[in-house]
Amino acid sequence: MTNLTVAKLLKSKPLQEVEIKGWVRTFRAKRFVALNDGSTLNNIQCVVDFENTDEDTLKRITTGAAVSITGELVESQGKGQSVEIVVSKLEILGDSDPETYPIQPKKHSFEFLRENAHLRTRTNTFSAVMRLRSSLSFAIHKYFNENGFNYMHTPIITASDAEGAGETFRVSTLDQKNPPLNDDGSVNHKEDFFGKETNLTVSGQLEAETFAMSLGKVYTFGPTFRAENSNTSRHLSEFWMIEPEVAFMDLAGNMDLAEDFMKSVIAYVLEHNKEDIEFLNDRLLNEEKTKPQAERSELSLTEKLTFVTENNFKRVSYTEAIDILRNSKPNKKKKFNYIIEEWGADLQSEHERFLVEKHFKCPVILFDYPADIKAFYMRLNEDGKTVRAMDILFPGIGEIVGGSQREERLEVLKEKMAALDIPEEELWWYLDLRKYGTAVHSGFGLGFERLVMFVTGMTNIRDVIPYPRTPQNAEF
RNA sequence: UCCUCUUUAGCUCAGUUGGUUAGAGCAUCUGACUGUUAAUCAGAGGGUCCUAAGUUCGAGUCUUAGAAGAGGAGCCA
Repeated sequence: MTNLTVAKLLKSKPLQEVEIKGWVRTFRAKRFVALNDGSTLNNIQCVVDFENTDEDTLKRITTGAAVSITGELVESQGKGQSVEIVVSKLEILGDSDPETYPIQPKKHSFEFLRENAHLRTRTNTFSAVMRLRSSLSFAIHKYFNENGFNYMHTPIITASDAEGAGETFRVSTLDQKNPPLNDDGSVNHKEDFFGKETNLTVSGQLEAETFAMSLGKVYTFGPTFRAENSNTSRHLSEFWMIEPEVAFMDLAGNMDLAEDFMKSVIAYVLEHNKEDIEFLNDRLLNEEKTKPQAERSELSLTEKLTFVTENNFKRVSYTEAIDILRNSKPNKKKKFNYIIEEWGADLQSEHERFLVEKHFKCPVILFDYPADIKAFYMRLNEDGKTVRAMDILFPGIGEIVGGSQREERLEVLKEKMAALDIPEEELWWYLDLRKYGTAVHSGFGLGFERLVMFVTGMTNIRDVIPYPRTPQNAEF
């Protein structure tokens, strides 16, 4: 393996002899190869002496072919690039039949590229998106590492479905056609691989709480699975989630952490992935031009990102938000599909969008939600009606973070579980945390793909994960 | 799961009121040209009009059912 990359060559001064391998993006005028190796968005131009190269080799320089090029790095004679390689030796490593190669040097629709997801990272947009995904993932680990968090691997296969975060995928090795049955005709899971009913995890939160109550500050970053039949541009059946959990931290601290975290990782990619963000910014600007004036967004991608890093998130209680919504124009003129009347109503995405995009025009943290519309483990406030939950809403994305201070009082937690028919036997270990050395603690969950969407400006979640799993689709 | 829209060449799309041999741009191939930047010019090949059934003398076009894709809603991250 050589350390030489196109990214390094493009920043280099002239060099006597260089060898570089990559894939042909275009071959113009039998002379100019645009070569890309994935290290950067940009191609390096390689100038072929076509008069002294045999015809067979020239014909095999086609879009998508893998080649090895040796030559001299010189200042470019033409405009459009500062340096180029004068080719002395060109070797075809892998041919690419132009009759059948699906990625043409032209614009493709994202729908078409999704069907060719194994090749779509050979385009500028998807290589930029996936480099950003990788960079963001690193920024997340870096942030937690520098702030004293321990990285925890929570189990993928779990037995409890107690959280009720949606439909789960069952994990079983029983014979599907002829499973062992109980006397009452139900499937006997005692004979299953784990001796009980198991499923793919919907969240690592409950396990993360156990580590928070011993290691103090922990986070998980791994795949989660939901078998919901959701067909939207914001949902996946398999997605990656980041879940920090911190002992002795209350809801206010949780909001501080979430805001600082979001600002920090976005600032990281703004600094380290300038080229890719600029490219995606320009791509969006061009796309916006095709829309009518009224539908265009006020801020460009880079402006939106710097806006997040430089402004404080607006913190608003659920009760205040209901007042704002109740007195808002769309509510009075009945423009909302769901009219806000009573305290206690769940907010719909149209309401969240109104608050973020029209009213406050910045990221918003909503907190202290009615207990009835939130999960059982959230800390009940002294008013007995609300819980210490918080959601962060981002423009264009909606809910990106959901978190809470956890209920640390054993008796209150037991009452909540009883009210919701959650059997204590299933979560005995979770209750133990409240029996032995219980303490205030908090955490949140962040959908990684939604963060990648925000940072790249992509509008379909299937375009920010390598191989999306959605209902009726598990190709690749 | 619900609502709406879409499905015609490798890709993006047009196709009139149901009427002869289904078109364009790009891509591909052949030739010309050669310091190009989505190169240019000339020519050629390329179609199970998503599937099935129906109406009709005749269906890419109309009807019904199904499949796939997209957008929105719900659920959520």
